Amino acid sequence: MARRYEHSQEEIKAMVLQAANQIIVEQGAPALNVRKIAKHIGYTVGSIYMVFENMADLVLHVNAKTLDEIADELNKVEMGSTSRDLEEIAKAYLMFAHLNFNRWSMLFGNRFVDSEHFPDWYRAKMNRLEEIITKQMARLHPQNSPQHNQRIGNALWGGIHGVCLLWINGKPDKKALEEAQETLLILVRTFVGEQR
Amino acid sequence: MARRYEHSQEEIKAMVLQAANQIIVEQGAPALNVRKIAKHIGYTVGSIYMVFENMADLVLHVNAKTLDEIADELNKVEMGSTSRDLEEIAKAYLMFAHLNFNRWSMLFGNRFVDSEHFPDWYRAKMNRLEEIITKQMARLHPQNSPQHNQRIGNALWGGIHGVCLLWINGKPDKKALEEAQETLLILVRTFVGEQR
DNA sequence: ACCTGAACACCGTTCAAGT
DNA sequence: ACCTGAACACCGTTCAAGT
Repeated sequence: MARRYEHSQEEIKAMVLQAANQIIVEQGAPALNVRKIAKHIGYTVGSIYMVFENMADLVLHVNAKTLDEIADELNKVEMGSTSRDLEEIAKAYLMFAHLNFNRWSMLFGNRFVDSEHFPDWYRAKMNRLEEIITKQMARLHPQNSPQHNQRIGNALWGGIHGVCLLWINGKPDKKALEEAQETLLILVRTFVGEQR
Repeated sequence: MARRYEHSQEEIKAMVLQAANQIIVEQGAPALNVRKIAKHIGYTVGSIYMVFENMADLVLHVNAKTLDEIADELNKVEMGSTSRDLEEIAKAYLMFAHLNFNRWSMLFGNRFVDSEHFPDWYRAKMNRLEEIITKQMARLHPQNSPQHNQRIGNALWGGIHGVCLLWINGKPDKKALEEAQETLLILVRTFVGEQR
């Protein structure tokens, strides 16, 4: 054993991320550990530490991919009226959380994840999501300063995210999902000014 | 050793909770573990499993106390205009999170905490917080059905909580705290209908 | 009945040793 | 240079044994 040279470091890195992702999806975030990843890719634990600093670093990269997918999903919403776009974006976020529950949970649970030490490149990915909302706010209130629209955008984005979180904490069955969606629509419409 | 009878089960339970709380406050949520609690109260690990099912159960009770304190804090807000009350409640929630950061983090991180298995008595405590907002909504829109006001209340409560969470994820320094507070005010005012 | 503490089955991480 | 796998220092949890 040792000295296999079957895969490049980059290939191993990709295999590790793929395996980690699969374990999270299939068995849930708490089931993830180094030994399981190693077994999954046919290497030993030591190899994983060749390509990632530690589990926190590894999970950060898994989460980065999830954040990218969320951004892609939200950006898929086709341009219509601002009001409609915001509703669709909010629904798309909830839908992603619903369809990718385990991966979405991994983003905010603090297993391996320490928001105090997020690197800048990771923070930038989180900001991208906020900006999607902020951009819509600039479209809705062109007379406002960019700073003010950013504040409003953050308020709405925080709200969308927060409503989705409350939905998890209250046992995410089908009825709760519909309620969460209705709550999101109320939230968005309140911001757009179509109250009632 | 063994057979000490120095404290009743109830006393030990209280000591465990007090010690756990102190460790979380002083060393942060990740530093909490059974052996440390045991050492802290002068018993061995086995004793802790006499009074709590497991660490999840123990942390649930620590968090329950935190939820009660938050509810007390929010209920301290004196009755004024609905608009003012909601602003004060939102600020009080942020302030609690700021002043009790480690304990507040423990509520939502998934170390030992599994929202899928929250017992009903614990869920009730979470709902109490939602109801504080919902009650204000009923005051603001007496013409609405209770169901609709609950939805609006959930949207706002989700928003308040979500904005506070975004504030953590973006490194919670003093400037970020002020920004979070301003964002909260925008959120509340949007719901009250004082937009700009 | 209460409490101990060794034991078990796990963790993440490191690093001397092999090729 | 790449990779192994044993070793280390931790975890949460259990339970036979003591008083």
